[in-house]
Amino acid sequence: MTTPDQTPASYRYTSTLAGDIERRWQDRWDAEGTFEAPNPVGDLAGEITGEKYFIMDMFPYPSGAGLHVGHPLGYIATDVVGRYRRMRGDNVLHALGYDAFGLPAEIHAVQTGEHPRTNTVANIANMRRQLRRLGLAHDPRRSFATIDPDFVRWTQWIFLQIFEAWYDEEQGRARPISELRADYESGRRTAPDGAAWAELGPFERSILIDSVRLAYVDESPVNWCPGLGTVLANEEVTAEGRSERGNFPVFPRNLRQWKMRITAYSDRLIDDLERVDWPDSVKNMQRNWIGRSHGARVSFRVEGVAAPIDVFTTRPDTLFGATYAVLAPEHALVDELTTEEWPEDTPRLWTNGVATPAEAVAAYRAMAAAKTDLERQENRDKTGVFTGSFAINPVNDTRIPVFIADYVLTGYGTGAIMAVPAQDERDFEFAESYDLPIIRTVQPPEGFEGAYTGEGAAINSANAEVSLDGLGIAEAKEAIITWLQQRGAGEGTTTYRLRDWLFSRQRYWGEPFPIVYDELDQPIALPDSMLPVELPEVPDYSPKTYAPDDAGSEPEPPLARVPEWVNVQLDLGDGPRTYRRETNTMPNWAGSSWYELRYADPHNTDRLVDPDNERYWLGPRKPGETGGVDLYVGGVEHAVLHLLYARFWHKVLFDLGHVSSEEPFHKLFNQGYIQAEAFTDSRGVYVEADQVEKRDDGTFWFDGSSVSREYGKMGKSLKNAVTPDEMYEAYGADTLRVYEMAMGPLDVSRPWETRAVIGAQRFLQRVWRLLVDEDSGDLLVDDADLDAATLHVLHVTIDGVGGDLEGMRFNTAVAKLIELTNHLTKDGVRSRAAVEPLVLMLAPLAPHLAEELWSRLGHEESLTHAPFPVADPAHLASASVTCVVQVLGKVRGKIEVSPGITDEELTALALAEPNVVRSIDGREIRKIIVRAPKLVSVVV
RNA sequence: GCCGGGUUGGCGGAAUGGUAGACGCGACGGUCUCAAAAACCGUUGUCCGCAAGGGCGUGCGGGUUCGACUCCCGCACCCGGCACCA
Repeated sequence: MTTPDQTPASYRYTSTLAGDIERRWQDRWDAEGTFEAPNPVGDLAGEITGEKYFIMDMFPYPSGAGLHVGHPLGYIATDVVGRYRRMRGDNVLHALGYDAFGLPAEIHAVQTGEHPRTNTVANIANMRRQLRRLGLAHDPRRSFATIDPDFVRWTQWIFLQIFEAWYDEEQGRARPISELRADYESGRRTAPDGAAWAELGPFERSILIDSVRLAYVDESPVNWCPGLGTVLANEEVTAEGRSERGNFPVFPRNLRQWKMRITAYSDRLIDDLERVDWPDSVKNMQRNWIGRSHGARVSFRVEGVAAPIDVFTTRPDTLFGATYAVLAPEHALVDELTTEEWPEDTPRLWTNGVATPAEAVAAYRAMAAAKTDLERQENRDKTGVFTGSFAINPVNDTRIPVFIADYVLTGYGTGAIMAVPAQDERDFEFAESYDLPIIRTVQPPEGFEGAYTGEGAAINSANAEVSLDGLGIAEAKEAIITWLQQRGAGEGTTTYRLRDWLFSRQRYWGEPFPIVYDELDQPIALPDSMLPVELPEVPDYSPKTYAPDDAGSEPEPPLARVPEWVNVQLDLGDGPRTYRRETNTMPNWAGSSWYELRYADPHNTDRLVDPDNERYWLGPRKPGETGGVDLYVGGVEHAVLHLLYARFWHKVLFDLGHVSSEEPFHKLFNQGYIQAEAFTDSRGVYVEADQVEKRDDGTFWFDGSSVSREYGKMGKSLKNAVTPDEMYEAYGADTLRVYEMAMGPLDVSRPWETRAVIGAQRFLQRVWRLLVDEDSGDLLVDDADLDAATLHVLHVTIDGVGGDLEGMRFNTAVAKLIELTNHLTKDGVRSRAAVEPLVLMLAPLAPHLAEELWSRLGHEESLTHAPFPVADPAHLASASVTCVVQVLGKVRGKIEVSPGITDEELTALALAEPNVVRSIDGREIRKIIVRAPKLVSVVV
C-alpha cells in the first residue's frame, strides 16, 4: 500500500531509473554504431585515427544454463580498459564471439533428438541478450560463432595449410610440402634412407611425404575413453588417468588417429615465452608441460645382441656409476634381449622365482599392462625383472644386467635408462630391492647415506682416456659428452615431455576434416573450392559409448553411420572417382586456436584475414617484437590447453607467411574467479543458497535445519548461482559493473556478496544526486570556481584513476572516485569544473550513467570519444602537508606544514611539537632524519 | 618431492622502505518518520585511560634499518600446476 506522501522522489537513481537510462543508451549506441572500429582495408574499412588497441576476452561457450555473475567479470574489465583507451584516443578493437562446438550441445542433442545447432543458436541468442544488458562496448559487426559455415571454412583451410606443411629443422620453420617435393624432384634432397626420388613409386612417395606432414595420421598409443566413446589429447586427461570431462577412465590404446606435430615447435614455444607479457605462473606451466631437459644419449652394447640399448640421461657425468640398465616393459628391444635361460648364478631375487626369462618377462609385462595410471601412482614400490642379458658400460667395459621395470616410462626419452643408484633416488630404491651394486661418482657430504643428487666433485670416474675426477657436475657432463662423441658411443641431446597433439575425436558436433581417402587409404586434401565440408544430418548424434572400463572397445564416430555422406564421388583432378570421407571430427580446441585472427577481418571471403588488416591489428609494434593481441583476458584453466594450441597454430601460420605476428596474444591477464557461499545439509547435499537464513550467532538454517557453509566456484552444481539478470533488476547494470570492479584486484578470486552490492549503488546514487535534483530532475550544476582543496583532490584523483585504469587496478580506481564524490558531496561542490571530469572518469566503469549525466550537462555527442581528463601538475601539490614526527621510529606528533618547507624549518617545528618534546624526555638527540615535507625521524 | 602464488579488522580489501587498515560491506549511535524501510550524518583494529595520551597489532621465529605489511634468512599453513620425466 502506498499513499501519496510516501512516494519516493521521482528522479532518484533507483534500479528502475537506472534500467531506463541503460536501455536508452544501449539502443543509441547500437543505432549510432558507437563501438565500430574501422579496418585499414576491406568491408569494414574506414578512417583511422589514433593508435590501434586490440582487446580480447576468452570467448564463452554458449551454455544452456546462461550466465551467472562470475562470467562477466573479465568482460567488464576488458570493457573498462577499452572504453578508457577510446577516451585516450585509441582505435579500439573489441568484440566477442562464441566457442560453439562442444560436448554439452551434443549431449543435449542426444537427449532431446534436437540438432545441436538449434540449441546452440538459441543459447547464443540468450547469452547475447544477457551480455547486451551489461552495456559492453563491442563492435557487433565482428561477432561470430565457431560453428558458422564461414568460420568452419577457414578452420578447415588452416588444417589443410598444416597438412600441406612440414618442419624444416635446418631453417627452424615450417615450409609448404610443395617445396619439399620440389627438393626431392630436383635431387637437392634425398629420402632419409638414401633412396632417390626417381626410383620411388607413387605410393612410396606419398608415404615419404606423409611421414613429415605437420598434420598426420598415425597409429600410436592414444588415450581411449570408452565411457565417452572418444579418444582424448594428453592435455584432456587428468593426473589420475581419467577424462577431464566426465571423469571416466582412460586407457592407452594403439589407434589410427590424426595428430599435429606440435613437438616440432617445442623450442620456439618455450623460448618465445620470454618475448610475451604473460603471468609467470602461466609461462611456468607451459615450460613444465613442454618439459625440455638437456642431457645425453648413450649407447650401450649388449652381449650377444646386435642392437645396442640407447638411453637418455640428464646426468651423463655419473656414467661410471651406472651399475645396471632398465627398459620400459613396452620397449621394442625387450623380446630380443630376453634370453633362453637364466645365466648361471642369477640371483633368485632377479627372476621373480620364474623358471625362464621369457616367462618372467611375459608375466611382468602382463602385470604392468593391467595397471592403470592411478594404480601406478598409488603404488610406487620398485618392481622389475631381469631379462637375462648384460650390457657393456662404454666407459669401463663393465658388464651390467639389463632389467625391465615399470618405473621406466615408455613415452619419455628413449624408454630406457642407465641406472645410477648412488645419484638417483629411484635407481637407489630399485638397487636396494634387487641387491645391485652402488658406486658413488659424486662426493657426498660427510655421513650422507642414500642417493645423493646434489652438487659435488666427481669421484671414481676415470678410464685410460678420460678422467672426470675432481670436476663439478657441469664440467664433468661436458667432458664425458665430448668423450662419448669421439668414441661414437653417444652425444649431447635434448628431450621433451610434450607429445604430439591428438587431433581427432569420435564426435558429431565438431568441424569435419577436409580430407578424403583413396582406395589405398591415403589421406587426400580437398581443394579450397570444396570448403567448408559441412556436417551431414545423422540419425544419432552420439558416438558409440561403452562401459567405462571396457578397454578393448573400438571407436565408432557418428559420421561413420552415414554411408551416403562417407562414400563420395569427386573429381580431384584425375576424373570422377569414389573416395571415403574422414569420419572423425576436430577437437573443440580447433576454433579457439585461431579466432583472434578472424576478429580483425570477420567477413573476408577470399582470405582467412587480409594481410593489411592482420598487420594493423596484430603485427609487431616494433621490429623484433612478437606482435599479437594487445590484451587477452581469461581464466587460468586454459594455461596449457587452448593457449598452447593457439600459439602453435599461430606460429605455423607465421612460418607459412599468412600472418606477420609470431604470437597470438602479446599480453595475457588471468582474472580470478568469483566464488560464492554454498550450503550443505546434514547429508552433505547442497541446498539452495538463496533460501538459507543466516542467524546472528553465525549459524545457517535451511527449511528449519542447520546447514554448514563452504565456499566454491559459483554455479548450478553448488546451487549458489546469482544471475546478472537478478542484479540488473535489483540495482541496474552500472551498479553491477562498479561492484564487480570494486570487489578487489582482478586477478584474485574472491567471494560474491550480494548484500555488498548496495555500496556500489549508493556511490552512483550520490554522483547522480550531486548533479540532478531528485524531485524535479533539474540539473543542479553551477559554474563556480573551485577552491584550492577541491582542485587538489580533483587532480590527485585524475592522476590516480588514469594510472589505475591503465594498470587494471580497477578496485583502487573506484575507491578514488568514491573519495572524490564524497569530497564534493560533503562540501556541496556542484561546479561544472569538478563534475564534468568526475563524469568522464566514471564513464569507463559506469558508462550508462555517465552518458546520461554528460548529455544532461549539455553535450550532444556520446562521451565515448571524449578526452579522458588530464591532471594538472600544478594542482597535484596541496597547500599544506601533514608531516609525521617519529621518535625512535614511533609516530609522536603530526604538524601541518607548507610543501616547500626547508629541512631546517621543519626540524625546528618538529622539535618544538609538545608531544615530541615529551617523548624525547630530555634525552640526547643522536640523529635526525628529515624527509621534507612528509617526515622527521628523531633518534635518541 | 619440484615449480608458482598467497597469509593484513567481523568480512572484501588499501598501503614508491616513511601516519597500517584507503574505499566498500556489516555493526553501533543519531537525523527524518506515528512507525518502519530507503536516504543522510557520525563512530567502528584491540587493550588501558574521564581525557590528554599510552601499550599491543599485518601467519610464526630471527635479521638489516632511524623506521619493515614491504627487503633478507628460516619455518608453518593455504591455493594452483607438475610429478617414477631418468
